[in-house]
Amino acid sequence: MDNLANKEFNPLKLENQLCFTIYAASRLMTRQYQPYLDQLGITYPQYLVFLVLWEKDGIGVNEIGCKLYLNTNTLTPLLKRMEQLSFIKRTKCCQDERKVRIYLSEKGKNLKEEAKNIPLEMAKSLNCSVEKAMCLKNELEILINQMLK
Amino acid sequence: MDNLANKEFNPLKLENQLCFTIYAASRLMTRQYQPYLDQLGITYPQYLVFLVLWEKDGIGVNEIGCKLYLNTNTLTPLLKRMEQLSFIKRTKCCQDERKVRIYLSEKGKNLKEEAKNIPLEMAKSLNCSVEKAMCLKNELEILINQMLK
DNA sequence: TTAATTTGCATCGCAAGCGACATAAATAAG
DNA sequence: CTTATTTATGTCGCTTGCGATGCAAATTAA
Repeated sequence: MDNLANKEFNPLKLENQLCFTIYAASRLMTRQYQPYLDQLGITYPQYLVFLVLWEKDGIGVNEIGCKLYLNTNTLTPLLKRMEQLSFIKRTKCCQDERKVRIYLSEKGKNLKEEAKNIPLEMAKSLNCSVEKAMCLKNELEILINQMLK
Repeated sequence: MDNLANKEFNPLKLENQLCFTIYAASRLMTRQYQPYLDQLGITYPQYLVFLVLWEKDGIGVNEIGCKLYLNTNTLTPLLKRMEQLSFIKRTKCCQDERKVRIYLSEKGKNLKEEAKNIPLEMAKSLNCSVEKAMCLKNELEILINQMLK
């Protein structure tokens, strides 16, 4: 980039921060989803929990946390709210009384059908092809894997 | 990608979500900064405010908000905490009594020196060259600009 | 000049996130 | 068998983020 070649690179400039760009993109992305999620009556983190449960129902709190990189101190209250809204059911596991299994209710299962068009509508509104999105996703995953080390 | 060509693409799979990857990257990035910011006694959003103020001191709440895409209902409490920690001073503007100008204190100015190595140390710990980071940043900015429309 | 509108900041309430810590069940060590 | 440790989840307190709303100063319209 001309930027790097010609002028001195100032590492403390906001415009040179990858971290801020990711932070801003994340918040704006949540905002972008909101009108769609409002229709379903759920929040963005709740949507992520649904994505996990729609793939695999009846898993534990910790397993959800592993997939979303969230700890139980975040998930427990979140799941309780989802239970309040009768999207899920939290049940103690018989074999291991410590574990709490999370099961989708009918209402929670039915939401999948209503949500199924959201990703492609989002891609459209972002003017981003699936290929381009997956490419960007892969680059970010390299970063994520570095941070998980 | 083989992925796209060979199997059916399931848009509701967590692993196919760009949005989740950005969300995860953002939280992990904040976590990655934390040991460095802890040493300075500041949080990540406060660090972003510092980046803005180190570039231009004495600006209004709204101007900070424009740069960080944050509204006053987030910034006002955040700035009050920063004032409590005596990093900044909030002063009513003479010409326009509605405006509150934010000025760095000596303590706030001195922090810049202590922070100056953070970006490059982060890049190192992320195993990410400046060029690669700026490239990824540019791609994310295209997305951001779409979302700001 | 007076009234209506806009602008800049703030307050309130709520949902995340997360560090620090608590608790009970399961497991391992003695 | 009893004690120590680990595991799975939960509570508490704090900072963000943000929608809805409030409010006073500034600006515009009438």
